[in-house]
Amino acid sequence: MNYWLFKSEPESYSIDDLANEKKQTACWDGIRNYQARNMLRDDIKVADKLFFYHSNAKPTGIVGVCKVVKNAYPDHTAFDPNSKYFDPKSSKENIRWVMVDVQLVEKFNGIISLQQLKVTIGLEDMMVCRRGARLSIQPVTAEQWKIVMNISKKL
DNA sequence: GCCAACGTTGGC
DNA sequence: GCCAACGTTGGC
Repeated sequence: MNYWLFKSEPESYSIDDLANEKKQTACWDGIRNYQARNMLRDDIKVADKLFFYHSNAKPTGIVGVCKVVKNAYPDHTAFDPNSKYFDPKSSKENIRWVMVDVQLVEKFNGIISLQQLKVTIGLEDMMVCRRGARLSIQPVTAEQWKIVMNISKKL
């Protein structure tokens, strides 16, 4: 099992939106970056866990935990001309973008801000703490996962 | 709203 | 295949 961090702008989709979904489950659509796509397709599997991260927010940070409940499958928004994620170069014969389904496991009692992550011993190398880590899906090590979960229990 | 850091595109 | 121009992300 592997650990990840998924970013979402809460204005477009927040952890509360996920909490309000049927079965608290949703498809994570709209990933349009090849590196992130490759991780979704090749590495992110059912039962993997991920941090739900609010980007472009006040404050920005980790707000909860989800698990993967469905392996990668075609992202249908790429075929929909009315979607902002529409990709004319993608087709059902030539699948370019995929997504997984995630289910909410736990919403933290607060947020672990990026500021806090950055000053936490042991998280120096966490991708989200580093400058220019713009990837919307990032791997998290087991050790980093443990440290963040410990912080979350004190919120 | 600014801007640094990337990623993508397309002409050559 | 190079690289300049352009677009996007996302913290601040």
